[in-house]
Amino acid sequence: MINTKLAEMLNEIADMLELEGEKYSRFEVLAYRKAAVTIGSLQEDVEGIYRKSGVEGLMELPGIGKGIAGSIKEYIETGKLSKYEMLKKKYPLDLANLTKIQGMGAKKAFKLYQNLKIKDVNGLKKALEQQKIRKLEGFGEQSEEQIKKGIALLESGGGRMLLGTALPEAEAIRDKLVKSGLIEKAVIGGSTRRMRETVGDLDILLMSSKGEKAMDFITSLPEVESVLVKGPTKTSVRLKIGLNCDFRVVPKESFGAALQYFTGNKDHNVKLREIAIKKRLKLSEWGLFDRKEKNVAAGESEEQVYKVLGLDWMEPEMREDRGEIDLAQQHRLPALIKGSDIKGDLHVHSKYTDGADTLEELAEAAARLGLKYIGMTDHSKSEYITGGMGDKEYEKYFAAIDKVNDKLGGKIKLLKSGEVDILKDGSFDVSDKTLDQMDYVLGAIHTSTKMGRDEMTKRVVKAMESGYLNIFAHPTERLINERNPIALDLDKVFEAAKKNNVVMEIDSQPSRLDLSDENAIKAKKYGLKFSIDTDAHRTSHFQYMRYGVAVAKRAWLTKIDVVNTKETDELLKLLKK
DNA sequence: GCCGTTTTCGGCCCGACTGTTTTCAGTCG
Repeated sequence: MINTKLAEMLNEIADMLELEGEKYSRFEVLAYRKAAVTIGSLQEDVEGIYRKSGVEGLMELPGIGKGIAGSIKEYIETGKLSKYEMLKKKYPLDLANLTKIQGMGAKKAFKLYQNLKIKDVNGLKKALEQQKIRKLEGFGEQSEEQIKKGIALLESGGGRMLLGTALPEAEAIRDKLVKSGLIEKAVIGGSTRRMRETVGDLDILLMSSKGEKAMDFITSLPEVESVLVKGPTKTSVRLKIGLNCDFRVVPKESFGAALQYFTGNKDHNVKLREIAIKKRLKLSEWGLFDRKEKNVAAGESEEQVYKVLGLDWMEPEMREDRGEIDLAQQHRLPALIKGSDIKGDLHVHSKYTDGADTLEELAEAAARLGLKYIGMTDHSKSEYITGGMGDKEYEKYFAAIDKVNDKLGGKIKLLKSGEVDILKDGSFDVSDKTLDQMDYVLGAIHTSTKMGRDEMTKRVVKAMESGYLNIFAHPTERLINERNPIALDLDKVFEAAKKNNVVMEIDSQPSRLDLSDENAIKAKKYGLKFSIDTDAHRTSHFQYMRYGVAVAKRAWLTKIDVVNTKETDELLKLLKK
C-alpha cells in the first residue's frame, strides 16, 4: 500500500512550500496538508482507487482536486512526483521525520540545515551532543532540551493507544479532579469522547473558578510523568501510561462552546465555524459571538451552540464530518442505538474452552447487568489450543446449559451455540447434527489466515451459503496495532450475507472492534443486521459492551439494525433458518 | 491547491503557549 508514503510526500511538499514563503499562499500549503490527511487515513489502497476509477475516482476524495489527483497519478504511473523532486533539490533534508519531533516545524528544521547542515534526525542528535544548537539565533539551551525530549518521545513509540486503555485512565483522572473540590465540572473530550477506536492524546475540560490551583493539583497527580506546557487556562502533561493529556479550564459561560470545540474532529469544527461566519457570528472555544462581541450561545450547553447555528444537537460519536452536519440542519439525525437497548450478548466463552468462569458465574454476572440472555459460544475443535470441542463435547455442553437454565428459573437464559471454525474449504469443523442443536451458529475464521483475497472470499461466501451460519464473528480478524485484517472482498462478503441472512458481528473487545465503524457503515449500506457482542472470556469482559455500542453509534446504527436489542423469543425466531 | 443553495472567482477557522524576544514567529491542536 502506497498510502502512507504518498501522504508523507504530500506533507513534505506542504513543508517545502511553507519554506518558499511568499511565493505560495498559506492556503495552498493547507490544501496539501489536507490531502495528506485524506490519503493517510484512507482504508482503501489509493492505487486501487486510481486503477479502478482513474483520476475522477481520486477527485471524489475530500481535499483532492485536479492538481493533486494528477500528482497521485504521476506517482503511481512513474514512481516519481515531479513537484516533490523539484522542491527537494532546494530543500534536501528529511523533513518528514524531522517534523515528527514535537515542537519542530519546517522552518526550524530548515534553519538548522542552513546553519549547521543538519539533514536528518541522526544529524540533529549529533549537534545536540555537541551543544551546537544553543548558539544559533532564535534557539537557546531550553530549545535543545525540548528537542531532546521530542526525540525521546518519538523513539519511545508515541503511537495511538487503544480506547479501551485510554478511556479508563481518563475516567480515573476525571474522578480525582471532581473529588478534589477544586473544580465544578470535568468532562472528557476529544477523540475519546467521540469513542474512536484509538486515541492519540486525552483532552479533559474543566469548569473552575480556581483555575490556577486546579492546574497545580493536576501537575502533582501521581499519574503524571512530566509537565509539557503549563498556563492559566491550558496545561499539557505526559502521563506515565505513555499518553499526553491536555487540560483546559474555561468559565461557565464558555463551557458549552469549549466542549463542542474539544469534541468535534477538526473538519466538523471547521464546518461549524464556517456556518457561524455565514450567520455573521464567530465561533471559538470561548463562545459564539455576534459582531458586538456578545456571546449569543452563553451557558453551559452544547445544545445551545448547535441551536443558534440552526442545527440539532448530535451525539459525539457522529461528529466526524461524515454528513452529520447536513442532517442536523435538516433535523433528520438518526436516533442512534443506546447501551440500554442491548438485551443480550451472543458471543461468550466459559471454562468449557478458553474462558475463565463457569456457565453459572457468567449467567449471574450478565443477569446483574440486566441482560435477558447470553449465547454460549465455546470454541470448536480446530482451536485446539483453547481446548476446542468436537461433537461429543458439544453434546455434554448443551446438556450442561440446559441444567443451568433450569436452575436459573428464567432470570436469564443461556442460549446454545458455539464459535465454530470455518475451515479452509468453507465447511465447518463440527457435524451438521451438532449445528442443528444450536440455537444459532456463530462462525469465525481462525486458521489459514494468510490465504489470498479471492480464495478467502470464496471460503467465507461458501460458509454463508451453507444455510447454517447465523452470525459472522469478528469478520476481518484484525487486531488493532497488532495484526492486519485478513484479505477479504468485503463487497462480495456483504452481498452474500444479505442473500443468506447472515448477521455481522461487531466484536467489542477493545483490541478487535471488528467490524470497524467504517466497515459497519459499508455493511449497513447492504442492508445487513448486526450483533454487538463482547466475546467475553470472563465476567468482567461484559463491560466491553460499551465499546461495541460506540462503534455502532459511529456507524450511525439504530436499534432496529442490531439483533441483540430484541427480546429472547423474537431473537430466536429471527435467527432460525 | 480546493471548493461552491456564498461564488467557476474569491474566499479559505481560531486561539493558546513557548522561547527568545522587547512585540513576535513558530508550532500545535
